[in-house]
Order: sequence, then C-alpha cells, then structure tokens
Amino acid sequence: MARKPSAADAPLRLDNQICFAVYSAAHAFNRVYKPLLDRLGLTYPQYLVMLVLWERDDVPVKEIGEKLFLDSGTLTPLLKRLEAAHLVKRTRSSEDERQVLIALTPQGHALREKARSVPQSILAATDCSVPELVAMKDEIVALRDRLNAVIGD
Amino acid sequence: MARKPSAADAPLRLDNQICFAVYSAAHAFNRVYKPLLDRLGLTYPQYLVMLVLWERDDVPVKEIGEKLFLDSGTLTPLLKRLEAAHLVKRTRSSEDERQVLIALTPQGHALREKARSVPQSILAATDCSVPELVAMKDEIVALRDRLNAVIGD
DNA sequence: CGACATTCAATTGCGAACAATTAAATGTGA
DNA sequence: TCACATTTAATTGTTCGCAATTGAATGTCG
Repeated sequence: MARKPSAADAPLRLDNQICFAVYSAAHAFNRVYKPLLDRLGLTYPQYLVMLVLWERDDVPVKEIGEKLFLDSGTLTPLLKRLEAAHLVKRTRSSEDERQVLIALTPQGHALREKARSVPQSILAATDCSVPELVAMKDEIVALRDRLNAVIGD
Repeated sequence: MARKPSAADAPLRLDNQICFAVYSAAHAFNRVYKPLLDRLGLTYPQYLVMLVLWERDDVPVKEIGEKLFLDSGTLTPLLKRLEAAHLVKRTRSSEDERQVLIALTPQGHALREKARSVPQSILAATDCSVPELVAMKDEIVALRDRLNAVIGD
C-alpha cells in the first residue's frame, strides 16, 4: 500500500543528508584529480602522502597516519607501492626499531615540481573564488573535527 | 639543502586543500555511521542504496547508479550482498531484458523503521544546528555539481 | 632485574570504487 | 531484413579503507 510523503520521512531522504553531499563530493574530487595525477603516476591517496612528505621528510608511518587519518592497514601497502615506484624509501628507525621512517628519494623530491600545477587546475575546476573555498574548507574541517571528537568515546 | 617556507608552497600544503577537508570529513562520517549501521547489518554505501529504495522501489541498477554517482562495477556486487542478506530482490525487467530491477523484500521495507533513528544520531554527532547543516550541504552539493560538470568534457 | 602492558608496523580478510572489457538486448538506418 | 551502434549489467584486476590479529620492540612497575 502506497504511502503519502510525510514530514517524518524527510530525515531519511537522500537529498537531505549532508553526509551524502560530502561522500559524493569526495568522489567528484577524485574523478577530477584522476587525469591530473595519472600524469604523475599517483593515485589520490598516494598524492596525499606525497604532500605530507613534501612538507616534512623522513617521517614515521604513524605520523603520516595521524595527519591523513589513516592506519597502517591502509598505509603499509600504499607505501610499498610508492617504494616500488622509487618515490620513497622505507627504513627502520635506529633509535626505535618499531618505527619505519619514510624518506623521499631524489625522484620523490623531483615530482614536487611536476605537482605544482595541480592545485591550480583543481581550483579552476571548482569554479569558485579562493576566499569562498577557504571559508568552505574551514567549515568542513570544523565539522570533521567535531565528528572525530565523537569517535573517541 | 633546507628551503625556507615560501608563499609558492602554500597551494601544495595539505591544510590548504579543500579536497582533503572533504576527503577526511567523508571518512569521519563513515566512522560515526559505522556503529549505528552495524546494528542494521549495513555498510554506509549499502545504507545509501537502501535510502534510494525506501524512496522508490523496483528501480533499475542504472537509476540507483545515477542517484549515487556509482557504476555497475560497484553496485553489482553490493546489490548481490544485499540480496544475500534478504533485503532486496534482483529481477530482469520483462520490458527490457538488459535492465535488472531492484525491489525491496518485506525485510528490506521493515528495516526502514529501524533506520529512522539514524539521522537524529548523526545530527547529534555533528554538534551543529539544522540550518547550519542545510547551508553547508547546499554549498557542498553545488561544489560537487560544478566538479561533475567538468568531468563530462 | 623481570613480568607485564603498551606501542608500532605488518598481515589477513572483507567491502567498496573504478577502469576496462565482455556479452546480451535493444535501437537505428540502409 | 540485416549490419551496425548503443545501452545495460556483469566481470576482472588494481587500489583503497578498516577491523582484527600478530609479532617484535619498548616502556613501566614491583
């Protein structure tokens, strides 16, 4: 038996869910990045790891994980692929043998120059002004941090 | 040789990237949803499919894909898992044998009632007002649609 | 010093996500 | 009607993402 749409249904409607907006926007970003990153031989998560390393080299896996909100189950195989591509080197820390330090190779450093044009291309694709994007980014980060705060209960 | 941070580096900084904000917020949402959806026996993408079906039943795979921005490579195995869980039935359309129609089972319908409390729990986790969330959602959807428009070139 | 807990990366298994290909059904035009 | 293109799902292979477990190194407390 057919039901009339009622106000009680609104919370379950797809279009009303901010989480779906975020989920689908993340996929849209990924699709825009794809052709740009293909030229660098990187996937998007690999690109994120490279961003971390371009800011600070010789970083333990743990720290990369904290910055990207990813765990070793994701990072270990990803980093092995970056190593196979000769972009990073993985070495056990001598001070703490539990840690694996990730360092850029010369090719890894060099890739940074090829990556410089990427943010500009993405900016163009958003068809937004920089201040608009910064404002949105700050709002989304604040939301993310509130969500992450709830997890640790 | 160490480099001074310069303005030219800003575009490649992780914290400046809206895409990473969106990417990490999507994962944060997923982690908040996880315990709620575990009780329903659903993953987050499966929950999205159920949202579509609760709005309109007996839908071809294609249409689900268009609403969620997913293709058959993702949906076919996901829908088979939902079928194995007795939540949906997959049947070839008699009018067009190429299409597979997805229909809810009685259990699939019934699950809707158990799902009603989910949006409220998510809302609480965001620690945001409804108008704030609606405004953000609209902005993110607009951004997503502009990104998707660029893809089709 | 020695039992114990903690930390860290690696591993395993499962479920997305997507590109590329395949195969069947349908539509179209000569 | 028949060749051909288009549409639709399914399949295959690669890469994430995460829970759960393992094993080695380190830290802590009696």
